[in-house]
Amino acid sequence: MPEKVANSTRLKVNQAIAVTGYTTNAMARSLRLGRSNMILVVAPDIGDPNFSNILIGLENEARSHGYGVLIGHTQNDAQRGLEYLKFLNSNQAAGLILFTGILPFGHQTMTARLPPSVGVFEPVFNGGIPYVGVDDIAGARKAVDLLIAEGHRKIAFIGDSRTRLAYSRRRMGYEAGLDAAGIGPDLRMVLEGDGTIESGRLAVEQLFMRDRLPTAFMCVNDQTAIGVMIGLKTRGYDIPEDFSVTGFDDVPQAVFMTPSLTTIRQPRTAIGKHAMALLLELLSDGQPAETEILLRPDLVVRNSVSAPARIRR
Amino acid sequence: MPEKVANSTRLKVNQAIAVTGYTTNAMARSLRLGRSNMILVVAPDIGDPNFSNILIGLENEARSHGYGVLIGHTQNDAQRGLEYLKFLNSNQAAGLILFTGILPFGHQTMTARLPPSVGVFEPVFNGGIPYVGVDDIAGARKAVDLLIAEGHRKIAFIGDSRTRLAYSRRRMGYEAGLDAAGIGPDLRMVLEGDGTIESGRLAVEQLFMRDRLPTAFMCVNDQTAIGVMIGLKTRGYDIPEDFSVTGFDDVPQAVFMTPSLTTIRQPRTAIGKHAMALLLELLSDGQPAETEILLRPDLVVRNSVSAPARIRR
DNA sequence: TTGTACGCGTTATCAC
DNA sequence: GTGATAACGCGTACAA
Repeated sequence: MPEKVANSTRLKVNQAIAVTGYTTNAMARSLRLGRSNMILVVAPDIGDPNFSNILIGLENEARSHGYGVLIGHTQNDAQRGLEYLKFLNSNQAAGLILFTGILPFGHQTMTARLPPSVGVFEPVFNGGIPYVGVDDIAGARKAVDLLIAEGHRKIAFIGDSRTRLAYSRRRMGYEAGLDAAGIGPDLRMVLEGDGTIESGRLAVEQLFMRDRLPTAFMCVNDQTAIGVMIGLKTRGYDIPEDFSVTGFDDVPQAVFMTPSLTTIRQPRTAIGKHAMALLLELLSDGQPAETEILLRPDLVVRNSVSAPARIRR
Repeated sequence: MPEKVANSTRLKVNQAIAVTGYTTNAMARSLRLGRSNMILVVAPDIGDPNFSNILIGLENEARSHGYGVLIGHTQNDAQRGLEYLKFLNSNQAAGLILFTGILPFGHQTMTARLPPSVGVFEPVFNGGIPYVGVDDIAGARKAVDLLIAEGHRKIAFIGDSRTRLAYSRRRMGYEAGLDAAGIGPDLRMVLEGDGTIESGRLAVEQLFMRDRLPTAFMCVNDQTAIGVMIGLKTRGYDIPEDFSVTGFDDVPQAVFMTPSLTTIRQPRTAIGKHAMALLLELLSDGQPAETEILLRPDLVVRNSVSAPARIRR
């Protein structure tokens, strides 16, 4: 409401509002302004335990600025992504939050005209989009350093991936830690994986078919670690007596595992909050103040790590 | 597009669309129609493990009908609820999905004019709003029946609540099962709880201060069961050797507990799908076809239940 | 300081 | 079948 209205008229207006129960029509407003007050959040999997807390952060920040959060669930299906692209094209969303480094719009991805956007977790493929994540290298480094401090020297890395930048960064932290401790790299100790529980189980099977076993499994995320623990238990081994295991993310169930999982915590709510704040800033200023915000991940020590023991063969 | 346009003009129109990349402006459309294509989903806690899969169901169904899902997180705070009420009043949402049986709009709840709404899990307080949930009585009955079949006769019920209808219904199932087995009710075996992990721990402490222990703990939900298991383990007991435990919900981490939790599965994605379908039906027809949809919950047998053993005192 | 008129992009209506 | 026109409610610019 402008400043230059006289107090008398302002009073009358307010009274009229009270009497009629007037509320401004957001549709008309958006139409006139050519911009809505909705932010579209597109994630491949809403059910991902890593997602929900991020959403809380996103939502709180948006709401406190009068924005609403529209959610989109693509399941890595380009067809679904396209439907959300329609949302954007029809001006239903003023901004876009993207998860896991991909533009989910299939073959139209390259030509799509996007509103101001911010990525979460990883920089978005083909760049130009600022993002908020965690310092993966530093986080992974904390995990290796712990294992090395406990006396491990044969540490496997489970879940390397060329397509997920966060994963390859975590591997970089792993290698840096090994290097700092004077442990030479051993490629046989690095196994690929897509971050699923199954990929963790599979990695254990593969390693047991080789002649050289690690004493510790450093996993690219908690899901992988859970798979590794299942695989190890199935073979009758005890954790951490026989093998140590670390994860990354600090997913809700990490604390309920037996043994509870030592892992690296992502400050999820804070990531969501920062990502939304950055997007809203973009929306008003037009220019990104920062192109990359990396939060500090913390080591959470639980019970899945101990000093290495003699391994039975 | 109307039927009565000639093929020749239709062709020209489609060509023009292809050339200019026209997309209909949803704002103008909503303004003209006086109705948006957004559904507001309000939940007290987005991070609730019970919530995310429901959301998937809601979202899929909505999207396939051209609707978007707007999410609201109230944290049981009436103030936040009011902000979402604004969304509704400004015509930003055509319909409303409510969780856990309460209207989250504080003191304005009674006077609020609501759009077509559907409840999830429990009927919404003060009624008139159709809802989709699970047959809690039948579900609880499956759990007691299993315990009774294993030979238990002293079965505690943890998590009774007068405010949450779903919980009191689960208690009804519990009592019906006891009754059917000719086991008289014992009020000392029924403990209150709000469905949190802490309430489960507390219940264990309370029971151990009494003179008569159960051989099994039937919990109102998985969180409570997790708390009970923690409490029991802390006291050095083995599950299910010393005590059996059942939950309700089949939350994702239930399978990762040690022992894995025997529980009652809620078909979450299906609940979400049905709730949204019902709402969309309401939106077009105006009249609710059904006022209550109860889905069938399934018993998931895992490792937290066995026959009762002699209890050490 | 206040009032008024226009246009945002649709859809619905009505005359052609 | 087709084309023109009004109206949805708001923000803005300009006249009073």
